[in-house]
Amino acid sequence: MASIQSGCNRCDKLTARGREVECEDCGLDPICAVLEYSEPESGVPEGILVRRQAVKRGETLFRRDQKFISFFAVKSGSFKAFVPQQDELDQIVGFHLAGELIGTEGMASGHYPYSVRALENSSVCELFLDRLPESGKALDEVQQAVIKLLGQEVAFNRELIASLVHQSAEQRIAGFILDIFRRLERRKMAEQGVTLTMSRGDIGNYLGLASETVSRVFTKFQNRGLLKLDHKMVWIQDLAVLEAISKQ
Amino acid sequence: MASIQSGCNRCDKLTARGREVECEDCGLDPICAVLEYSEPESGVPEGILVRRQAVKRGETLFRRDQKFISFFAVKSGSFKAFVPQQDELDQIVGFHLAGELIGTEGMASGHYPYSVRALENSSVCELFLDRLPESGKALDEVQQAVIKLLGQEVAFNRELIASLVHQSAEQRIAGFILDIFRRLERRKMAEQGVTLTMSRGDIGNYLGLASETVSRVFTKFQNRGLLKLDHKMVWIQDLAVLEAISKQ
DNA sequence: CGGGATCTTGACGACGATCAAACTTGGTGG
DNA sequence: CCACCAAGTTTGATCGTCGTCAAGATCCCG
Repeated sequence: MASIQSGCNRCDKLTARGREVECEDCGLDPICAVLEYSEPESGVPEGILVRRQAVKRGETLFRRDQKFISFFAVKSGSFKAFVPQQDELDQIVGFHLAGELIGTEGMASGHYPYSVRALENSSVCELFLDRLPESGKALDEVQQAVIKLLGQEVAFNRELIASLVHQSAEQRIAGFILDIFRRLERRKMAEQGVTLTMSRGDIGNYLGLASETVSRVFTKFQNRGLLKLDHKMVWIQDLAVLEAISKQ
Repeated sequence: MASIQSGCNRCDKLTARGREVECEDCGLDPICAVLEYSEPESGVPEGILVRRQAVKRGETLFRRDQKFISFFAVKSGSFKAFVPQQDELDQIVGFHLAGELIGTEGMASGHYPYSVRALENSSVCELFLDRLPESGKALDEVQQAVIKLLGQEVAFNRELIASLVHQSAEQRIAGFILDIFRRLERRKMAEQGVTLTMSRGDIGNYLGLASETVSRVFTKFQNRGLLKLDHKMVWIQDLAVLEAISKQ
């Protein structure tokens, strides 16, 4: 639909290795469509939507409690969202993959509720909400979209709570792998295998497990022929059994 | 502000024992204010806001996947929200106390994402969104309010995930008691002690613990002089230590 | 190519689930 | 009003899962 593969004059020196998600598969696309960004020279003022900014591995996109002025879509790469803890290790609260939005939750309170850091060399599109009225487009539609997104987020988190709290390590990890796989598949970013760009420690932190446990379960799954592992690459070999495990 | 203690011609035969939350302490109050419900004979059409409906203990307010047409505020009593599981026990995803809203998450998807059942004889106010345009009031303001609420919900759930997943039984239970206490206090519904209207099993289900563990930790806390228990009543005796425990 | 971070695998122990039994509570009907 | 029964609560004993500590292997980045 709204393809921008040409006509983008930014970020030519993008060093990201990862494939880019197609605009039509991107979570920001509905809003881009409203803004009529399919036309390279639409009447929309400059600076509302900044496309394809490079973010290097380890770089911070924004920090918790920073003022919310924009939200992002992942064009390529991946990110982790985390709540910095004072005395402890950071608590990871989510991962953002290609095509997914980042930071919309900040719209509600006016501040980002978590920090976000790139897991690999990545790129993002950024939408500045404060300048949206200038576009002459309806803020109402964006609001509707945000309500929908927040609703989905709430639903997802409730599922997550429901499952995390009651599930064993194997169930959590099976569910995690399937979740990542499906999210990438949905954006047409999954070949046969997918790359888990986050560390075992990150996965464990997110799922409430020790990194050793993550490692152990990974090898156990591989030994049972459920998946094939090569460092950060994963190939699912028995989807049905993995689903059965994750659903307890 | 918008007090309705008189002029309400409904539910005189309300059997709820519980004290009612004051309108000024109710989560629906901002919306009631917009609707100018403070005036007994405002121009607002009948049937948009239905006040103080009795809900008997064990009665279901709405079921998961039912079409969203309205949301509720708890006027008195308490409710549990749960996702019915096919083969297993239901998964409890939250509790709703006096003054709190129920069902706003359904606004996003158009369907309630969970079922809600009364834990005791209770009463609710119900706001029908489909008839709101008739009121001539701005749907926009309600939308803003909903975005804010959903944002808070997301933030709360993320905190919950962050904590639940890594915390021990004692930490979870200390946090749970403090959460309930503060929520009731905020609505001016906490005397010295509060009533935990849900069963030990419900608490355990919600926190991902066996009911026996909940029971054990309760007695342990009592023996340490952190709180006093009398069946479902709880008096907090050492807030500081409970906080210290919950914060790990 | 080197060194620090990450990953894997093993041994051990603690926390909490499960099973089991006694006791209490609250709701129902005689 | 009391007896009864089902549901909920408490407490004990046992066992499995997973966190912790530790050592070695491997990888990745500069």
